[in-house]
Amino acid sequence: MEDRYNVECCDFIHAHEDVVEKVRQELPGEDTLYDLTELFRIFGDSTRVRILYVLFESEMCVCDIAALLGMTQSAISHQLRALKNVRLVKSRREGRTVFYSLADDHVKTIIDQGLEHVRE
Amino acid sequence: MEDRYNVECCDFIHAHEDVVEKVRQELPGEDTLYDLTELFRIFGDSTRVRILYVLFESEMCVCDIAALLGMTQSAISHQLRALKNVRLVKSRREGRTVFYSLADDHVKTIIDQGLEHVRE
DNA sequence: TGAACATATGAACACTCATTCACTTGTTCA
DNA sequence: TGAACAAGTGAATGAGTGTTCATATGTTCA
Repeated sequence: MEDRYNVECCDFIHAHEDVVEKVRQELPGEDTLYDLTELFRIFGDSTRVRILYVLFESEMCVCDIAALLGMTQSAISHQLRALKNVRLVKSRREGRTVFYSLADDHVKTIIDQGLEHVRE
Repeated sequence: MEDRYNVECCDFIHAHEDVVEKVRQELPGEDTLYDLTELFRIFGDSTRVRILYVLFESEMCVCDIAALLGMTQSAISHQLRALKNVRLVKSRREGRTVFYSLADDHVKTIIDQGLEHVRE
């Protein structure tokens, strides 16, 4: 058993070597892991999830989202940028107002899966 | 148009009133929203996701997970507690060692959905 | 052009969180 | 029982994050 995995706890790895090897193969690369956790981090804030719920119903301008959720326009705008960065929402300008909408259908699926787990 | 949603941004809500009403009905309650975002917050850390990937392969003791991921036993133990709090993993003691495993199949589904989105 | 409106943004602040360190708890076995 | 091992935990710390505030950008219309 190689000891390069052995940091400071037990004297040797108990798991079978083939399991260890399999895990190493299945683990996503650093970049994928970063993108993945960043995506979930976005879902980990109630303001952002509430914004997504609003957009489930209809595209909407920043101002209306802010009014609907009882938050400042600035706060919503910041969060919309975060949602846009991970391509969960897209925007469309019409005159002075910018309309935001869901980028694709993954959003609802992911949230539904989460809800299913939370509700047991 | 009522102004109880109107905080400080636009003078009135542009969205149709039926949409506004629908959104208010669909929005999860405060408790559900809290549980949901807490669940996703748990997925929003690369150490925790890597732990879950390890457990995809096989149940494993704290020490082996730490060795496999090149982290301290303490760090892993703290994160396993977080994963246990949201019932993503469960544990089983056998003598001195404690084996952790996935609590159910939602975990893999949620992560796969995330991966699908990340990979476009 | 200039006033008014809708949105975007940078800095600051308060708050949260992941890891480390030191230590405790729980178990085995000689 | 006591030494050795595996895991759990509280406090501290450094990094990251959501909101606010002030202000900038972009658009319309008179």
